Amino acid sequence: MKLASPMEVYHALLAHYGEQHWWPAESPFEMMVGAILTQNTNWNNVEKALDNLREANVLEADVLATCNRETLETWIRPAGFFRQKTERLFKLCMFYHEREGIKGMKRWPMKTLRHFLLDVHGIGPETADSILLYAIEKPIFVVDSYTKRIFHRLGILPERIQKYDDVQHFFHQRTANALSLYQQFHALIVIHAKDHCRKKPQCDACPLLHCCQSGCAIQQG
DNA sequence: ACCCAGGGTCATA
DNA sequence: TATGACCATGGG
Repeated sequence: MKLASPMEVYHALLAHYGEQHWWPAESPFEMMVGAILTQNTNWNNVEKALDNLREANVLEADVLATCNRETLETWIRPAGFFRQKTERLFKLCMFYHEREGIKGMKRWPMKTLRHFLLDVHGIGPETADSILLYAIEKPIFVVDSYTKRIFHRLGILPERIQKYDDVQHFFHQRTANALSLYQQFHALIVIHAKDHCRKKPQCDACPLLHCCQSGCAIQQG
């Protein structure tokens, strides 16, 4: 049988990997820090940076904001792009304070808060939506490079649809507007990419069938 | 030695 | 609007 819709892919992934409890973070603020650090960066490297921050006891917005710039650069160096990301973390702290923390942010409608997030220098659409979905707990579909590659390759997402907001709209129109669904969907896509596509690119037991059956969507790009 | 990783910004045409 | 350069480290 051929996978022909986003929800069929979702159920195939869910059946194969089981329920996911994401994002890997101990607090909403740590989640936001991780969202910045993982930009175009392997999560393995992000964990090293997060470990340094945890050990230094600076994984709180008001504490992190007072850190010395050079010291912070040293802590997050393993995550790469450390100068940009240090600057972005300071901006994140400012935003967090000005919006009065998670509770303050939750008072706004999702669309409004999304604009606020996008106004922060260094927070783009994927980072903003990840934060909305996992830290603010708003139902929104996160688009990443895996999503586009896999769904284009499966023939579900038309090739003409490339822009972030267009891809997101495509999924919003074809899925239930549910927090848990979107949280798990994104997690499952990432886990499938890491655990399956990267390690077993030619595997004929790919849970997404056409994704990996004749060359992995991830590796072929 | 190469390629990639859970993006985003900026300059240029 | 749409490409390309740049950011930087660590694992496969």
